[in-house]
Amino acid sequence: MNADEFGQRVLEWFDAHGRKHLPWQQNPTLYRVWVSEIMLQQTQVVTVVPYYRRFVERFPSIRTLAEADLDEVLSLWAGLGYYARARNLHRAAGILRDRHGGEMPLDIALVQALPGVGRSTAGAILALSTGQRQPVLDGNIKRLLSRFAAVPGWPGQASVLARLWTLAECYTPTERVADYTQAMMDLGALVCAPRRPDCRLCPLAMGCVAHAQNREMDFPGAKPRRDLPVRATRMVMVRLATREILLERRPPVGVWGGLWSFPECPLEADVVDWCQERLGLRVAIQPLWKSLRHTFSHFHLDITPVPVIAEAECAKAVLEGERFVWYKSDDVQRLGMAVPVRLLLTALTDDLLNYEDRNE
DNA sequence: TACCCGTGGCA
DNA sequence: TTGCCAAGGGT
Repeated sequence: MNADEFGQRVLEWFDAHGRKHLPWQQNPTLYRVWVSEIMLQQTQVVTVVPYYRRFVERFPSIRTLAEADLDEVLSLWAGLGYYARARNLHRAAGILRDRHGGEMPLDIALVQALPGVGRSTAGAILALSTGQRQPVLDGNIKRLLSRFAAVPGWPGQASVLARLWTLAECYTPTERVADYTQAMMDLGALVCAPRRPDCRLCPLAMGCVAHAQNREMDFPGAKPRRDLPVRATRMVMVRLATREILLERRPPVGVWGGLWSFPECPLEADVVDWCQERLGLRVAIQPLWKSLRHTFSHFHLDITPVPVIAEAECAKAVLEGERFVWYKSDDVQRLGMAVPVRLLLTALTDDLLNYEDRNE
């Protein structure tokens, strides 16, 4: 099947079955498509939609995003995961304001130079928004092309990736590039699905090498797996008599970067001493609960909650600031707490306060 | 190159 | 319960 026929079949399928009512497909400006592409990195459409709506309503333009506080950007991102995306998006908006007149450039090299924008995202922004002929190679298209051409190997491998990019370039048409790009992602998501590809619905089945060999599930090649490492940490839940609980802003990099959580006490430290030296608080430790395991895609995190009661009345004056905050449970969303942390906080805080109630 | 970075759905 | 996967990019 040559490239012309490939594109023709994909576009015919799109006209009949493609997705045309996603929020970012309405008024698909460079800004709106950019935000959507960042949110959609490693994240499914159904998850993104509500976040996207809230985000573009609050930040309808590059300039409003650039002028916003990172805290507010993170708070709208809380629950989506991969928070570096939000930090990069905010930083890129500032770059566009300062160096590009507040506009997204049309030169793919400049787009790709923005933090958080790689080759595929840059291509998608320009192709979907302006119809510029740029190849895209997201997870859907990788899978579709891997099967169509029976490309062996795991796409994380550089040589395999290079071959897929060559195929993506080759098949990208010169007309209707936006529809074609959307169609390829839709085909990958809806027809050439990871687990149960439905080749009866596929406009490319007659040219698909994997299908001809009945080996659809052999492509793309599997990622080499290794055991997830286990990390351990200790989260100190400092409570005041007023039932307020101490949160600390996490470092800008690393897990839940820039979000708020319980202060983490090093495992080797003594909790009481650590609270005295680090927080300036005299505390009494309450009974220890069992640790809980939070599993990420790439490691296990064993968290030991350590509830303590702080005695110092001067605590608020000492700690109030950019780095620490005393909160009552309603403030969590405002602070930009990641969902698992919020659930963690809610559950643990409830337990903590119940414990207090039981002992009053 | 090999990690690092989240969360929800699914079998 | 567990592992796998999803519109990737940064370091």
